[in-house]
Amino acid sequence: MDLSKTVNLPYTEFEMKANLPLNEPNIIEFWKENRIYYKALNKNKNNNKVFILHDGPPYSNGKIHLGHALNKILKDIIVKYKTLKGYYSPFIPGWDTHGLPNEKAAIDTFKIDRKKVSPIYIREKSKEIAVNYSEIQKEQFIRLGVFADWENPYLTLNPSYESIIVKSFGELYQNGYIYRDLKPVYWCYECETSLAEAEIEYKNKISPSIVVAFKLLNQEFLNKYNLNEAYILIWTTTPWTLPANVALAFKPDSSYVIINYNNNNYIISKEALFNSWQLEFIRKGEYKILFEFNSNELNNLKAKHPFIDRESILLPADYVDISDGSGIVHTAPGHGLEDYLTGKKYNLPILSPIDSEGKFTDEIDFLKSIHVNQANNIIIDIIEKNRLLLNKGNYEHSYPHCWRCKNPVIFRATYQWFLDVQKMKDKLVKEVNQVKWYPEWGLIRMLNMLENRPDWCLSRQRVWGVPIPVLYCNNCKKPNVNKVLVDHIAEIISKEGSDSWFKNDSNYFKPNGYKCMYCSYEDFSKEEDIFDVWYESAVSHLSVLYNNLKFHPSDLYLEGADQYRGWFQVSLITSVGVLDRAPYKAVLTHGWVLDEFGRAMHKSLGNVIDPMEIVEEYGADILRLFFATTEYTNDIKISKKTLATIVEIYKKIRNTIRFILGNLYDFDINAFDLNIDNLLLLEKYILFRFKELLNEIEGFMEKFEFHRYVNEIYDFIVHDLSSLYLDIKKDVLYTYAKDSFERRSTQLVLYHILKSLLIILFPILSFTCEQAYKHLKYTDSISCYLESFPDFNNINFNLDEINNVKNIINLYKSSLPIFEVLKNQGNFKTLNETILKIYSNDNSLLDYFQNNFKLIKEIFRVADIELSNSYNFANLKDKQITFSIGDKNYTLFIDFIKSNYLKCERCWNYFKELKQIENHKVCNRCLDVLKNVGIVI
RNA sequence: GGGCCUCUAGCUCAGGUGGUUAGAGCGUACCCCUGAUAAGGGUAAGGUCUCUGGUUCGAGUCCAGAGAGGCCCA
Repeated sequence: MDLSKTVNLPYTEFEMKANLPLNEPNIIEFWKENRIYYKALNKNKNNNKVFILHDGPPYSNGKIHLGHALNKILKDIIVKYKTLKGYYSPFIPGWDTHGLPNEKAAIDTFKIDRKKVSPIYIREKSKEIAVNYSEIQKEQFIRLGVFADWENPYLTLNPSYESIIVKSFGELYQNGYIYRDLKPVYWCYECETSLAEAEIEYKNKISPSIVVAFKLLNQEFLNKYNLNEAYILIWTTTPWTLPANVALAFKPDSSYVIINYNNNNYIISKEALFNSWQLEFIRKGEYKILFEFNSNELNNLKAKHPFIDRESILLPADYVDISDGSGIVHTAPGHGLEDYLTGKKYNLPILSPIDSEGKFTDEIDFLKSIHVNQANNIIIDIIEKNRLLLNKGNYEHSYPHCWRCKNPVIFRATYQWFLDVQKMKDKLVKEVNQVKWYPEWGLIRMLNMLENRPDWCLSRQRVWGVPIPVLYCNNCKKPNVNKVLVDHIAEIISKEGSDSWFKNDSNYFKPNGYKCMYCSYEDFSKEEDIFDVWYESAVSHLSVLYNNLKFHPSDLYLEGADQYRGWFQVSLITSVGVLDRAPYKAVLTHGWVLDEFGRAMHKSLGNVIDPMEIVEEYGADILRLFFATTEYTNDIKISKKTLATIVEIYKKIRNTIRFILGNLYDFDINAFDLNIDNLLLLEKYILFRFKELLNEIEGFMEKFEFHRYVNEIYDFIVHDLSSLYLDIKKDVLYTYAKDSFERRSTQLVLYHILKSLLIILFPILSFTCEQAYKHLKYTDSISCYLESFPDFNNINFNLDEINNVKNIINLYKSSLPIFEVLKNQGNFKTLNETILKIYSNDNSLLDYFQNNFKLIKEIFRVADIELSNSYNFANLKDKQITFSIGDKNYTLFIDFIKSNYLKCERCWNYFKELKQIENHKVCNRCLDVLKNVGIVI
């Protein structure tokens, strides 16, 4: 007789080796074929619980990187959790498709000469690229296990979406937030377009650096200080902006000086004497201070422009830094934002004699058609010839560059459409304060950013985008914007797409019988500018939430922390502008994925890791588990080493699942009902622990603390299950009669815990849980995702019983080091061949142990236990432990001695006596089992 | 230059309102098991909490400064 054949060893087809890269695609196929995402939605549709996470659209001009993967996986975890909790939680993915990067890509890829082909052709090719990449990204997200309405994503190029873009402009206009104005904007003369702040990169650049003298014209001021003449000094690194100079700005109410050097009098701030700017004679102190005066005396004085017959006015400005340069700032309202604001305040002319290619217009005749870069030297020469140049040199500084073509940009005043952010600032602040920010510092960051937010230039001079819906009267030239007109245009675009604007004549877009709102003329020209792409993604809440889902505001926005300035902010602005409220109730941000040294990933550094490489090597579940174990609100460092750790954690989880599955191979759920009162102590204990676990992890998930969620579950798996409960219960599972009460109740508990584990881990390890779920019997659903999040709250426990088990487990844990020492001395090898000896001089404590004899024996898995109140301290000095019952502490001694018991050949436990069966010796219990199954008569 | 953030064992994370020898897991070393087996169990060694200064009887935990890194902006 082979006794090992009479033992109930685990069996399952759920393999130990995961082989995720190979198996995951099959599971994806299963989800797709069975429409699991949609089934779960349907299931919760009438639950009256809704949770909407609104997806921010990634830009569709490349494959996904780890940042995209992190973002979508985090979103997926939340949506899956909410769905399992019974929420109706549709997740509509989106893509940002218009804009310069794709237009550039089209021009490069298809070698397009912008001046020779029609806008329609460029748009067609841009669309090809955008759609292609959105499809690629979609497949990649699906491969990561992300559940979403992949059949109906929102693309900003969809006509229905475009019409919302157009329509919202009309609504903002009607609400008084839109204006048109000449304004300096970042301008790229290579791309011939204005750029949003988001399209600017700062890089170091070497610029010419000159100090220029403006001759003071006010005789009264000169007389006061007994001077014949004096010059105001300014320092600039952009000589080409001097033709547009109309003012000189000084810091109000500050100390300024008149100094004399080489028989000339110069006016600068007092501070300027002590900083190391360009002038050598100042650095060397070769000047004489003639007078010191309050800068307010400069107010409204006039100076002569260094090479144009024009006066420049002296004005106060708070932003002037008295310790920077001369402390007096050359002001050209057409070429700088602060200059512009000063210009507006004092009604100065806004000069902008530069065309779209960066060349001077005929406003300045000697510079006509000359590019700003060439103009610098010409201007410097003229100033030098006029003997007004005090210094010329080079200066390296951080300077704005175009994010696409990497060329330096300029400030240039042009007519643009603006969204008046200043006007709604109070409302924005109010709304921001009502949003729940995760992490909390998001609130402060958002408020700080809003404070400095300038008005939003909405217009772009490009073709790949949505047209700004304005018609210009061909008679009075005034722009026509109103609700009737805009809604009409939106209607056309919703049917024909924005291509229509580029294909059709201007008058195609006016409603029947429409006349100019100013002069009643009936012939119009189209606006040629398109919307900033940020505007397009900024109205996603109007299209996806308000229009389609009929649910606004959303419960959550979740993006990288860079979006405080980006999508969070622009969405807030359009939402307040149109609907007077924020588009989100809560905002959650994540950090960036960095390399193992904590550096950002850059192509130039060669440290970029492709998420799909990780998926192909380890599997998507590994990447998901990795992200779920990080504190993602900070930046995340990723490396092979870290992934190896994750693989180990994964294996442990998988093996535990597999072991439980294996022990359920003959489980019969109908054996009896789960009635807590019927169960044995350890079964109650493990269920109690699981209930505790559920309560804890739900708290973590509500706060989006996935790493604590996973760690807590993993802790349970390692400590409570694998090393304790499962290890102890092997004896029952393997050697007890199949239908014994002990074995069946253990199986029942294992069944419920496993099923629950698969559900609570599903949001993280979707593939593995789904696969394991298929091996679980007695389930009602075809997918783990169609289950409900487990709830043990209606199970009540006798806390005295539970605490009792806890006490004994603590006794066991603190006894193990003593056992380990004895084992290493060679006295014995395993616990079950030893006798546990407990010494205490407290008889009530010994009674306590006597009453828990069975439990102690089960947990310790020893052959026997001996309790004693007499002992020799000398023999036990290293065997003292502290034992607690409640808050009462006892000191006692623990010893293990090798028993002379005999090993049962079937269950491998040790007994005082065994029975002989055929050629084997077995214990009484095993004998009963063998008789029961008829092996022994 | 400004706003915001991060810095605890080799790695990933815990460490309410400041208070005994700073906790886990993974990894490492060693041991046991061979009926979870390219598994399972156990024990141990690893941090003075980035640095400096301060407040305090007492600080990883509060304050100030520095360093390294990240995002956003000028």
